[in-house]
Amino acid sequence: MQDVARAAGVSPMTVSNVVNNRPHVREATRVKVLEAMDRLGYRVNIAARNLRAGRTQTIGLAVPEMDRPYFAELAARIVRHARAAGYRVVVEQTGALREEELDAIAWSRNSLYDGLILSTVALGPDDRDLLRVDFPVVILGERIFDAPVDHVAMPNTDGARAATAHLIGRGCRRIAMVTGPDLEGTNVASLRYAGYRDALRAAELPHDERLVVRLPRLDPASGAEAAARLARAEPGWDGVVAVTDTVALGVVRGVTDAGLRVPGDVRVVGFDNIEAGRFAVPSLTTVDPDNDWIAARAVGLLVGRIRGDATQGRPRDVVSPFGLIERESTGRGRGPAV
Amino acid sequence: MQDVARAAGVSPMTVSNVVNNRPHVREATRVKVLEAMDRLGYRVNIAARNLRAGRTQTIGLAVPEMDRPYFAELAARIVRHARAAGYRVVVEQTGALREEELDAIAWSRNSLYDGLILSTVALGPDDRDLLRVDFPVVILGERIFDAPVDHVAMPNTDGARAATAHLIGRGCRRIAMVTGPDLEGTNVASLRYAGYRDALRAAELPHDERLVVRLPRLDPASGAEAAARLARAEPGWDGVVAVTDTVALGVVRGVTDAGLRVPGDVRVVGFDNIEAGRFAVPSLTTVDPDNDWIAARAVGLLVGRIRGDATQGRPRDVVSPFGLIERESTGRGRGPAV
DNA sequence: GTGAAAGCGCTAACAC
DNA sequence: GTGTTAGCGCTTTCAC
Repeated sequence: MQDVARAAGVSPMTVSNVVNNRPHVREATRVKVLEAMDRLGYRVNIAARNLRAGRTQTIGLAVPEMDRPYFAELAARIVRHARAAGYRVVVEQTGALREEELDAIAWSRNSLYDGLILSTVALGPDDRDLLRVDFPVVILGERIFDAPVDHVAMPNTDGARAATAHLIGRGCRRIAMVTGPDLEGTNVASLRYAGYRDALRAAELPHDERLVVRLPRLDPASGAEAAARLARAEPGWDGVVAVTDTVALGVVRGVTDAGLRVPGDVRVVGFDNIEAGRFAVPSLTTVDPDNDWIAARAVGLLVGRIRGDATQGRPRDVVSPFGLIERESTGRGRGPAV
Repeated sequence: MQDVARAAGVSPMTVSNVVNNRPHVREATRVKVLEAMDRLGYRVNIAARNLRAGRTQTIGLAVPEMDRPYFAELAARIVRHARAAGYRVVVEQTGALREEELDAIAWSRNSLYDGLILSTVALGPDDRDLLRVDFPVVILGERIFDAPVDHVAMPNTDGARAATAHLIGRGCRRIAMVTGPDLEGTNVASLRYAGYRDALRAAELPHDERLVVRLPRLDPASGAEAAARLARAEPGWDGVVAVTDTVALGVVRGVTDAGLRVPGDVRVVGFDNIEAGRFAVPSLTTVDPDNDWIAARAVGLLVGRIRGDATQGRPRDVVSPFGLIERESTGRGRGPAV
């Protein structure tokens, strides 16, 4: 900038004014400066500007794995909403590791972002003290009760209850739940599992441990394996509630591999409403947690904290509305086109 | 840092030495400083460090849309390789807009990143002069010939040729190509289309314009529509080469909706080898462009430029090796499990 | 309408 | 082993 100023015969301050489109710069001066900038191939140094300004107009988004369709789609929505609010978004991957999720918070406070949206899967209530930071943070995903930060929660239990009830309404009586590893803590797997049990209880259906499959990883391969295991060991099963759509699509695959039909023999319902489920064969019935609502709300809360005082005001805890989207995977028994 | 220094009764320099784990700091001093840091809740200001250092140990990755599975999976791989090389990755979305792709370059030069991996879809040979920057950039995707930056290209034409030849080998004679809008420029759609035509020519099959569908957007919905249109207008078609797996999955859906079977009536082959294709029903035959090779190479080239001189050395132009992964969608006529 | 001075928080280079 | 000096590139403040 010094160089440009010298080349244009003005002060650095004037160059700064031109760069930032500030008024009160004479047209002739502006032109001179722009020419000099062009000639020297000048670019503002954002790092310096950030240092000076103390903010970056950038928000960080930390997700467990950005190649999981749910997070990829959510990230895209968050980018859209944040951009509308005048913020850039920077996406980072935590690998679903507790250490890295905490790291994301620590790093964010290092003045690179004005705030952080953290999609937790590995943090639990025990970590609530570590979230006691005076930096704008919004937690996405499960609720960590009493944590001093804003939360946007998914309707995990209610949604899973509705999904299970839907299967029961379709006539299923031996409904399996394919879920995550940890059913004790407060996490997506356990909360959705709770909804599943609620619905069974409400319908006075017995709970059968053998129908609960705990997957170490929530991916299609694991879902397919779960279906294979169920097909081998539980011949009478007629429905599956999968903890996520990604897992559900794997389950459908596994059911098919076992020589059974979806929904003819086994009905399958997922959770998340990812795009792939809409176009799968059969298309996937799913709980739609209103991801756009979630993205909008997360950005809204974070930007509010950034603009106001980070620590001021009690933490908000909101849950998105949900709907059940009925598609072929729980349909009237018509399987994939004969 | 000043505050910490004062609280610990040392100079800022010593604090800096402690923060950066530098040797030659007496243990007692180190402890004193760490205590002061803890007491004051001190965090390094990375913005300041970056300004001072002139580099950020961060590379930017600009993709058209991060919710397209291909890019999401590629981003995850790039993150992994970059981390192994000691760099953080920041992902941004360009929306597949020419302006935003150019913006990504412009922004990157603003000292936020040490280098940029740009996945282009909207830039063409005409933009080559705009890429003439003395900043480490690696272009991913189609080749922009003569551009003065490193390229990691996909085996677009060769892969599509192999995919088409595979269908021909399976007995298909009226093979449709479902591709992108622009078949004139140098882009994924046109290059893969060229491979399709090559294979038809080599097999002495006629080229039929009516079998070429140009989609405005490369998503499953468009793929499904394309299949519907083909089913309506071209009853004799027996194969589809889809420009991407995402489109191919939509095509499979559309074929099924039209009351036809995959692969019984129509065989479908995609391109990209995304995870969803492996678990789809039927599973998707696809061209595997070795995405891990691409990610590793892109990171490798970029880091090389960053560590060496950005402009030094002729631009490298590499093409990943590919393979054809044969799955059910082009199988022996056995459709989805009966 | 333009400029001079000062400082954001950090660290390389050198002095002690 | 620790401190001093200086400056990365920008912008806020206030003077002209």
